[in-house]
Amino acid sequence: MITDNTEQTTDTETGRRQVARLFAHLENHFGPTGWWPADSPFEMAIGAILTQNTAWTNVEKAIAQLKAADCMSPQAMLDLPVETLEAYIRPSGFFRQKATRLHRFCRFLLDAYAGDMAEMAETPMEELRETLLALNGIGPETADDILLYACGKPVFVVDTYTRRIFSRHGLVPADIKYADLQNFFHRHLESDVARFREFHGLIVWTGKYFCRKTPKCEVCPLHPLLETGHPLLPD
DNA sequence: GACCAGGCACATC
DNA sequence: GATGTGCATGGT
Repeated sequence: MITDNTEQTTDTETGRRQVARLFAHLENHFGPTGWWPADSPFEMAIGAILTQNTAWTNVEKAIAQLKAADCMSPQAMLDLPVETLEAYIRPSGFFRQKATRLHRFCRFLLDAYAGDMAEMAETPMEELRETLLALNGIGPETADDILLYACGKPVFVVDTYTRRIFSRHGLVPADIKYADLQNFFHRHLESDVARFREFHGLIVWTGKYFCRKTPKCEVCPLHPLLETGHPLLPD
């Protein structure tokens, strides 16, 4: 089992095969997910903030209201009184926190990049990640969502589903840290934006339909892998 | 009506 | 550094 990013274990090749096998099963089951659903990079960033600890179905309602009000742009969103923005995103929960976070991101985008997501995407990945993480309300997952989907940077997104699926399959410890789990994927997958996007989409779908807190293992497409066992599993 | 959902910041030890 | 808590709506 791989537990950290400091010790390069000797089973990396085995690990690569196992991770590839797991994703192959998901691709075979679901087909292309086309994740992330959005009409623009800006909308992806907004969705990344709105989906924090929230079911996507609730985020969809909030995004639909923002679009209906024609404020899916940094300036238009910033021009909204915070109470109005709160009302639009209310279905996504935590609406007071998230309204503040959305306004803060819009302010940053306008100040640093004239409101242009494409200009933001030209920033080197590590530098941009640090800048995003410095914004109050943007943590590792939200930052990586924005980097991978809105900016096209080759970074693997880790979320609750990722940790749950891979720990239940014995490939990582259940309490693995975000950075260590992300590094696990960076070591076991070829760095490729399109693949990283699709793999995350497959994880979201698996988590949504099967690998929930109360799992449905018996009907999960990954169940055959559990039955045959993973070579990475300790004896 | 209880439980759960793709985080994050902050307080406390 | 680890752990606990508040934030809030909507689906099952």
